[in-house]
Amino acid sequence: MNASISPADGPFPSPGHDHSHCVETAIARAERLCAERGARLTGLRRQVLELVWQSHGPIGAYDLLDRLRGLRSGAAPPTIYRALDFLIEQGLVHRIARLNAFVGCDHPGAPHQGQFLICTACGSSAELVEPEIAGAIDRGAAALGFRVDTRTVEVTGLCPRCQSR
Amino acid sequence: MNASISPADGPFPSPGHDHSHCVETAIARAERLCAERGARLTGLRRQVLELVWQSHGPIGAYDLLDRLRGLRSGAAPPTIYRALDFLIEQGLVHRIARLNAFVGCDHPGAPHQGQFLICTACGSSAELVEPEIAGAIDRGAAALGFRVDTRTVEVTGLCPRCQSR
DNA sequence: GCTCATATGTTATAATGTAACGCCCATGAA
DNA sequence: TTCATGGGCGTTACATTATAACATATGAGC
Ligand SMILES: [Zn+2]
Ligand SMILES: [Zn+2]
Ligand SMILES: [Zn+2]
Ligand SMILES: [Zn+2]
Repeated sequence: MNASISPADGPFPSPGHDHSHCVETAIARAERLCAERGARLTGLRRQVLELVWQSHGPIGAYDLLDRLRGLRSGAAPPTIYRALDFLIEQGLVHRIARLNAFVGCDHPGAPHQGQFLICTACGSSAELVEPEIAGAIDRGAAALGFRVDTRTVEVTGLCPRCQSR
Repeated sequence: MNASISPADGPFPSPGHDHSHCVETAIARAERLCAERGARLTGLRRQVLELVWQSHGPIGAYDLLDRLRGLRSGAAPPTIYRALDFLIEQGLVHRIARLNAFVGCDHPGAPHQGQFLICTACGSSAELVEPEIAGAIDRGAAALGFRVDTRTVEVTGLCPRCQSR
């Protein structure tokens, strides 16, 4: 068995990895971070975060809503969007603009903006943390006198597994 | 008067610049490029391209549609989206995912993907062409064995003019 | 218990994007 | 000339994504 493979076994984890362990770890980190900050990770918000993590890739708000309805019968779009707003504010979830979809942050706690590699074959994504990308962006912006606030970097292509098929 | 200021007077042009000249130049370049390629820049497609350029910043599909209806009474969403699909295929227009909006390409002809600086104060945008950004992305992707297809780079912040207010 | 702020439930609607079908017209083969 | 072909576009309907507005509940602190 491979249940001992940690969630840190790579940004594009092998398909047989113990994903439930990833979910548990993410929830535990989220609870610790929110406790430290005095942010209220309520039952609903934790459920939504779990659903985000249970998906093996970026997931849309309405897909999340369908799954949440298995847990909370009355859930409606604002239910999901408000929970996602909180999770994004706390840096626990990122939104991928190109996909209109949401994904759990691999590096919560460290302030950063998401940089994503998105496989167009299998739909998986990986979060990149490359200061060089941000640096190159900042230099290009500075050359035009632009003051940078947020950086969206979303790259499509083929993940290692899908290249070899 | 400042009608002699060319569209090349900077990615964030002064507000009083002769924008109609930008539009004309863009249309002329588009006609030349499409003729070279055997692509059909029809009346509708040219009208949509003009409307995109007439906007001083990224513009949404439904805003374009409203304006197009002043020229073509029967226009409907597919009218706009089909024209935009063509213009994007031809590299004459870029889509900005964060904004769900469209903007004319400053560098048509040279194959590239858009990198954008978006001012959150005035709504203007500027296209960046920085091979270093693409290079940094490609290196980060290569380190994970990811094969890059497209790169979306969208930066928000303040343009020079809006910083000094 | 009371009060206030925050979180959530609920209904309706806005904003963005596509599917599907048919007509027209330019082109070229029969 | 006639007819098939294909692209471009009109048209209707619908799908998807997101938010506004207001009511209710919850929970901490007084
Ligand atoms: Zn992250
Ligand atoms: Zn893949
Ligand atoms: Zn461009
Ligand atoms: Zn500005």
